[in-house]
Amino acid sequence: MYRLAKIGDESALPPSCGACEVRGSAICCALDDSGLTALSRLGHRITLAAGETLLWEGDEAITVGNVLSGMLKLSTVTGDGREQIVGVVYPSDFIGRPFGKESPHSVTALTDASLCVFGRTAFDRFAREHEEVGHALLERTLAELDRARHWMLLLGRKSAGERVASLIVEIADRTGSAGVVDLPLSRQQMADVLGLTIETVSRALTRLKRAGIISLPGLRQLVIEQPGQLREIARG
Amino acid sequence: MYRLAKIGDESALPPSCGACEVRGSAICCALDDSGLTALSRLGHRITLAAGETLLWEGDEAITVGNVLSGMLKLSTVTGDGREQIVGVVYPSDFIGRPFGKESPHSVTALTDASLCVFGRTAFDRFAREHEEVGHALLERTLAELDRARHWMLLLGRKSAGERVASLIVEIADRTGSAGVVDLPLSRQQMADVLGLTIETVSRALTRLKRAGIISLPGLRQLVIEQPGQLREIARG
DNA sequence: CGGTGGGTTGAGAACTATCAAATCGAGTGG
DNA sequence: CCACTCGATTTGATAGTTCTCAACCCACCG
Repeated sequence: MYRLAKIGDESALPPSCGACEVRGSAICCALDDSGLTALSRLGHRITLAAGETLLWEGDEAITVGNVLSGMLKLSTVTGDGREQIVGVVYPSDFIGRPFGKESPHSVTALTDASLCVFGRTAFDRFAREHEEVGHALLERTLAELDRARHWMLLLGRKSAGERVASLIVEIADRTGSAGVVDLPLSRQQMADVLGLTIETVSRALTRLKRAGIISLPGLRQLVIEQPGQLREIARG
Repeated sequence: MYRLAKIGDESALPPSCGACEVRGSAICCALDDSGLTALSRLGHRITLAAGETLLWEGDEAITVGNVLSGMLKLSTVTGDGREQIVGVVYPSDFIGRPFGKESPHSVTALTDASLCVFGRTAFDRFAREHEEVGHALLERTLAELDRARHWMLLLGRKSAGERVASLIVEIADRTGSAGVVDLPLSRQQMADVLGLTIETVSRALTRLKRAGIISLPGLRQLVIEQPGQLREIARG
């Protein structure tokens, strides 16, 4: 009985949402079943190959959505093409610029990724009508703003070594990995996040390795040998 | 008759809001009269002298509010005390961290300032009950996030000269001044916004002056002689 | 008139970027 | 299984920018 009821509840959801990878952690988890059904009618799933760009900086902000799997970068460029990554988004994060005309940055897949996307104007209307969504969006945006401002301290005031240590700590925290960290970024991407060059990132890593604070078993793998020391350096 | 009615409408507002400096541009302008009356009961005016700090980074986020007059800085520091200004707020801007336990940055008056402040928990409750306020807050937060990310490009990728030019352009745009710009920041504060030292800021300014792009009639006054050139440099 | 605080200028040190070369690793074909 | 190749990474040498420390200037004030 109990089990049947549960199954019954689940099947009441739109099929795409019932099996959603990020159900319960994305913005939609603020909605009840009827709201979810309404929202699901506005959206659809898309996939991106690593390197594909969903939105270009300055273009019309036509899509918003949730990341289901994979990782994406948010980036801007100077007039002569120098790039800065201004955010990295993980599954269950929200992307796009609701209530805005143009996209303030490019959104590009770092890995193969799948998303659940909505037309922006339709989503805007939905968010106005469903205050739970508006509020969930607000909480996320406030948290993102905190994170962005915290990163400004790194970009404005920390040395290369401190920046690299901070990034490792951030990735470890965000992915919940204790000792072994799988790096989701190439050296070039690390450089673009940290406002450095690839060579400087590489040198900072080897210095941390020589100091015995980390080890590098593979290009995309890293072991934090002395978490305390690493955090101390990251603090600046 | 018409005039009397109008006066009648106005006097229905809480007296403090009726005479508010930023009425019509602060977050409260999303509210109708009854909402405004309810909100006004939660808040009160305070004044800060230049240099006074309202909220400290890491402390409990007990206050939120609107800036009525003056300017404030939002700042964070590294473990060893290097400071980065992560935001400058003007009249009608919102300050504080709604829906958060601790303040992510310090809030300090740059000039003498007056604010309309609310207890955070009371304001949070109010914002949940009045979706207009929640939505206004969301729009502001999204705009702040755009601005913060845009500044990350400056901090991560622009040279000292480009940073100083960008700051001048930003201040000119934000204060709506065309030729003559009154600098709201000291050289040290400019340095703290730009992630530079005071000496580097000074040198960048004299280089712009020698190039005939700006002139400096006073320490806190600046004339943009060649707006096009300045913007070109600022683009990076 | 000396002191004070903010700002500018100068010289040298430190850090990071740039350019170039060497190395590593994964995938490929023999 | 091994040599080969291509792209990514590391390492080295050097140049350029920014920081640091110090001196100096200037307006303001008691």
